[in-house]
Amino acid sequence: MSEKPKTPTRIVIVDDHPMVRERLVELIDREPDLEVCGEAEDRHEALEIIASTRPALAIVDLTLKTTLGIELIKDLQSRQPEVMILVVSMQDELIHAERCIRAGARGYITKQQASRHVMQAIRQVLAGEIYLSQTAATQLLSRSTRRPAGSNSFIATSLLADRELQVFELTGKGHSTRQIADLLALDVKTIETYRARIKEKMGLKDGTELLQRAIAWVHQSSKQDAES
Amino acid sequence: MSEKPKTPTRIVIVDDHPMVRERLVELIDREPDLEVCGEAEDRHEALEIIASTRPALAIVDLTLKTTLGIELIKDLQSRQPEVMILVVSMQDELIHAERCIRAGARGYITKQQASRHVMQAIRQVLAGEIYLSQTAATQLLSRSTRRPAGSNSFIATSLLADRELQVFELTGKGHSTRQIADLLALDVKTIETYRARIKEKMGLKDGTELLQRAIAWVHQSSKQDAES
DNA sequence: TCATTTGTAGGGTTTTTCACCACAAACATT
DNA sequence: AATGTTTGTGGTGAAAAACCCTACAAATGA
Repeated sequence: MSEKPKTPTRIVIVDDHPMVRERLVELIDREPDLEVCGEAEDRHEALEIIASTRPALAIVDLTLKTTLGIELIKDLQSRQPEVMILVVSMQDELIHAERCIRAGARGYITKQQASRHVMQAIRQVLAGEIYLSQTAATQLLSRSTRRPAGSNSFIATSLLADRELQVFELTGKGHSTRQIADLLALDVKTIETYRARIKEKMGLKDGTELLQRAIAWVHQSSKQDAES
Repeated sequence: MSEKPKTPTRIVIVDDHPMVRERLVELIDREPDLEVCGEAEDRHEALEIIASTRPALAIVDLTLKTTLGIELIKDLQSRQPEVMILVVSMQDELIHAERCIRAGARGYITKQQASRHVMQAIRQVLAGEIYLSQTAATQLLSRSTRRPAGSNSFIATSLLADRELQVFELTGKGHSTRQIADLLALDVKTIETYRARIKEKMGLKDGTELLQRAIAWVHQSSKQDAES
C-alpha cells in the first residue's frame, strides 16, 4: 500500500556467462521496483562498476574465470560494506557456501535453482535477511550444531594444533597417511589420531570430507594469504 | 526464396541450470523457424523427451551433475543418430571439446559466449556444419600440430578414456572411489579398474600419486590460462 | 579380420581407516 | 597446588578400501 519509492533499487550483476546475466537482467528488470544498473564479467570490471554505480545489491557468480569470486566478495566487503552480496554458484555447496557467508555474502544460491528462488533470494537479501539454499542450509546447520556454539568452524584451521595443521595441509596436497607419517617421522597410528582429531574439531563426517576440505584449504591459501 | 517450412525446426534443451534453459528458450522461440519442443534436467529426462519428441537438434550441457554429458551424447548417438547435438559447456576445456566431437556432437560452445554466438552455432549445426568456439578451435588445431613433441608431462590426460577422465577429475576433487561409483551409478569395482588403468597410462606408482596428479590437474585446469 | 581399447565387474589378498583406549608432558583454571 | 583439558604419541581389532588378476562383450583400429 502507499506509494513505492520513485527510484528503483539498483543491482549489479557479476557473472561471466552471458546467458545467465541476460536471464537475470530480464528477471530483475521486470520487477518494477528493481533495476539492473550494471553488469561485469570479471573482478576488475566488477569493482569498477560497483564503485561507480553504488548499487544496493551485487549478484556475484562464485566461479569467475579469473579470480576465485570469494576474493571479490572480500574485496567488496572491505571497500563498500554497504553493498549487499548474493552469491550464485554452479555447484559444490557444502564447502563454498559457508565460506561465502563468512566472507560477508548475504545469500548463497545455486544455478540449479529455479528463477523464482532467485527472486526470492534477492528479496530476502534486500530485506536484510540471509538467504541459503535448502541443501546448503541444512548442511551448515547439521555441521554447526555438532560444534560448540563458539565461532563455528569455517577456517577452523585455527582450532587445530600444530601437528594437526601439518597433517591437514599435507593431506590437502594429496599425501597419504603413511607418507605423512614418514615425512614427519611419526608412526602411522599417530597420524591417524591427528586425522581423527581434525575431523572431530572441524565436524567432518569422514575421511573424504577431510580430504575435500583440506584440498580446498590448500587451494585457496596458496593463492592468497596474509589477510586478517 | 520460396516458402519456408510450415513446421518449425524442433529443439530440445538439456541443462540443469534453469536460468540457462530459460534464456535459451527465449532466444530460440523468438526465431520464427525454430521451436523448443522440450527441456530436460538430466540424462533420463533427456532420453525420454528426445525419444518422444524427436527433435532435429538437442542442446546439451556438458557438465550435468551426475552423468558427465559425454555419456548422454554417446547414448543419443547410438539411439537416435539423426538428432544433432550441440554441446554447451561451462569452461572451454580443449580436451572435452575434442571428446564431444568424437562422441558425435556437431558443435561445441561455451557458456562464456554471447547469445549471438549461440544462435550462430545453432544455425551452423542445423546447416550440417560443425561449430567450434574460437578458442576451442584454435587450441585444438595448435595442439594437434605441435603434439608429436611427446612431452608426457603436460596433458597426459588426453591418453585417458572418457570414463577414466571422469574418474580422474572427480578424484582430484577429493571424492572417494565409492562416492564416484555412486555418482556415476557404477560398481566400485569398475571405478577401481579405471583407477588402475589411469595409473597404468600415466605411469603412476600408487593411488597417492594418482591423487596428487588429479588434484593438481583440477587445480590448474580450473584457473586455466592459455599457456601459449 | 585380428589385435587393442573401453566399459563393466567379480575374487581374494594386502593396506588403510576407524572407533576406542592409553598415557605422559604441557597448559590452563580455580 | 590441584585438577581439568589439550597436545603429542602410540596400540588393538574389526570394517572398509585399495590392489592385483581375471573376464568378457562391444567398440575401435589397423
